[in-house]
Amino acid sequence: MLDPTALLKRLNTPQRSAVTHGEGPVLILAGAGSGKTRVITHRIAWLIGSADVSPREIVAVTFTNKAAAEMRGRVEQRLGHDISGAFIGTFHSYGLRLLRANALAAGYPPSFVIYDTTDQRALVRAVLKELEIDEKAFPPRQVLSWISKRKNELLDPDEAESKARYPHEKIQAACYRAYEERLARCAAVDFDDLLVKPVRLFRAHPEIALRYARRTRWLLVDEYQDTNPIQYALIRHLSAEHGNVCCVGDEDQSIYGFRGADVRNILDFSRDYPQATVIKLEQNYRSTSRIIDSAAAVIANNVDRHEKTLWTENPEGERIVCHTARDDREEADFVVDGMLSLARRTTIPLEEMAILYRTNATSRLFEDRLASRNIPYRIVGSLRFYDRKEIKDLIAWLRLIAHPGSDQDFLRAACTPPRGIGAKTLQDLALRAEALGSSLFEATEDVIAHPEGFTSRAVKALGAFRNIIRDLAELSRGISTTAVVTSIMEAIGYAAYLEKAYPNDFVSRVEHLDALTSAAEEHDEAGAPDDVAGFLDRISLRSDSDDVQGAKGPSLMTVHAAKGLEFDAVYIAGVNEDLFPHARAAQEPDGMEEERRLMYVAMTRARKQLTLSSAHFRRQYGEPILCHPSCFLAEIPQEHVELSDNKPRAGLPDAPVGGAFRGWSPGRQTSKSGRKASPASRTPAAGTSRPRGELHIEADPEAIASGEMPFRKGMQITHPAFGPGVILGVSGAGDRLTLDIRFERAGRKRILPKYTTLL
DNA sequence: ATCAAACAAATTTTT
DNA sequence: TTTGTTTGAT
Repeated sequence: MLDPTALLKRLNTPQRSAVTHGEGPVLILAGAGSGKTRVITHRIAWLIGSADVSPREIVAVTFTNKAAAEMRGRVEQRLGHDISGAFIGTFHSYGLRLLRANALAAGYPPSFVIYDTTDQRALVRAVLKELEIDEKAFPPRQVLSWISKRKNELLDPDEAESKARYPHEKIQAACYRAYEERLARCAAVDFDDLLVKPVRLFRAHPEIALRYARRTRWLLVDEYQDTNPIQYALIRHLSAEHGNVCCVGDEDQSIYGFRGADVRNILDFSRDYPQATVIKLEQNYRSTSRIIDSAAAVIANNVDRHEKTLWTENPEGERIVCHTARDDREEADFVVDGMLSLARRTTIPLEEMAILYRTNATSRLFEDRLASRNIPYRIVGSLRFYDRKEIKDLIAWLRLIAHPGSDQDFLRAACTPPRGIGAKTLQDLALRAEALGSSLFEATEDVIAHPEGFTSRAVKALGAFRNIIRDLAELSRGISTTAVVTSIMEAIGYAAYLEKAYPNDFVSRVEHLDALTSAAEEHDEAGAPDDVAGFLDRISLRSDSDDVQGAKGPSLMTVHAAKGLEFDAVYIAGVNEDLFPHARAAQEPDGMEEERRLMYVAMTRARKQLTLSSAHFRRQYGEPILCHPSCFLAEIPQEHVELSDNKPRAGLPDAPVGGAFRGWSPGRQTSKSGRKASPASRTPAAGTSRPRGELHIEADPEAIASGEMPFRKGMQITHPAFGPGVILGVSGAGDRLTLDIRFERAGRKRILPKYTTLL
């Protein structure tokens, strides 16, 4: 037993009462930067170390795997021993674990696979095709989101259909039915199922629900403001027996409404748990008072919130810099220059700076600018490790071997690498599977036995494919996951295929495969020797926020990805109307409030320095769009703001004056109705209405060819910072000559040769 | 069956 | 601007 005072020192009064709260429900309203993570980790440590609670009785749910790992690490560090008996993880991983343990009761074989968004979309497309529904009229994305909504309302296809009132809903309900049938045939679950199925299971089997509720003596929920109704239902079930539920959150940081998160969960906590204690953490330890006051002023415009006052004893700090650049390129220049000069002027290192933006697409220009100045950076999101083609290929094979009935994986594996099974064969095979009501793999067996209607060539190819699967499945029994991965690559000749298919960036792709192999090695070392299924589970639930890659430099990420993080200096980019707040969000019921919460989250990430940047014009799909300043800018108290003007940038050649936009003056913000990204706010087609040449240098192949350095596609170059790479594309000319380069080590980047010397 | 070229579509936000 | 999908030619 640890000395309790040691655990509790350096906590303020409300923090301490949150940590040492005993039995009964408690809601901790933790304002931004008020030491929320500290409170949760201290509480877990206190439960185990001082209240004599067994780790096995603790379930702590977090939002990301990274947060979970961090939490576990901190608790263990504090206690000095491991707490492996405690569950600390995401809702989804909890659901998965529960489903694996009770697969049969839930109607699945224990080896079911998890389909990610890409798989789901492919499945919907197959469904649309089968039902002969036009993809244009029913975009897979929308159908999928409709299905997801119904699932989260706990409606099965029958119920969804009877509730459907309009023809288009009836059609989507039919898709839902077919989608579920296909999932079941593949013995697969989607992300939603990981939460929905456990709740259904609990409802159908009260004895199972009781077992879990008994075991969950202490339940802690982080980021409670982002829970959706299904997660809420899970919480109710798990806390039904002991009622020791501790929810931590801040309704002002609820930013996942699009995913069904319901602010009401946190606003109504006291109604749902009448005996609940509510503790408010209002002292901010993170930011300067100017930042806190400004963020508070912005969020005060929201109606749906608990009244609370965030305050800080920290110094006033510097004013918030607001800057409007001429266009998005200059905005990127301004931000990157600002970061460099800040790093020079102060002791703040680039590692403690971040650029935050509303949409991933915004990152590109900043990446360009950083790369062209040879500044390495960390980027979160955008390209997920596990979304890469080579990784998806290998995973498809892994899953197929573990579970041959998974049709999505069958389709992918059948033609990677190409082995004589083409679209026609697969189509015929799908028909056979349809007739048999079986999976594609079973249909393959059937075709081999009864080859009518198939060419002998196709049957031969299918036979060979079947044999590879069978042999690998046989071989993989009892060997390590790493060995399975390497066996697959060998058996299907994957490296040779990559080399042939991607001669340009073959090297970096192989490196990604190496990363997959090391992940497998890690998994082998951590757990069971032949646990391929566990490996698949782990990587399926890995989010892109979980691993920040790249070693040094400033971080770039969306505001969503920045939640829970903090930096000395934060640059919020693209603070324009229609972008932040996003045009789509403004039209939804509580859209503006959620956008404002996003802005609040973004602002409160900053410790010392906050900069908001915007532009008068930005390019969208390559076309210039006239932009207005974000309405949130006006909500920041004037006395905290320092307007930064367009000062000429020292040490750098000037960007073309006026850029592509000369002659267009930024107009006044017009009426609210004219604010969506409609053609009305679009400038006339570029190129037709402006004189050429002066405004922007057209790509001139001859000029490039006759220049000193004729960069061409496919050329090998070496960059001083990123090392060797291959040119994938050339665009622009003169000062704006831009090269799209795949570096062997640093991945794909865009480089402006103007700023660097390539060899 | 496979590849290149032409064409269309896309941007919220993520487990 | 970039991405993926369809198409026609080999």
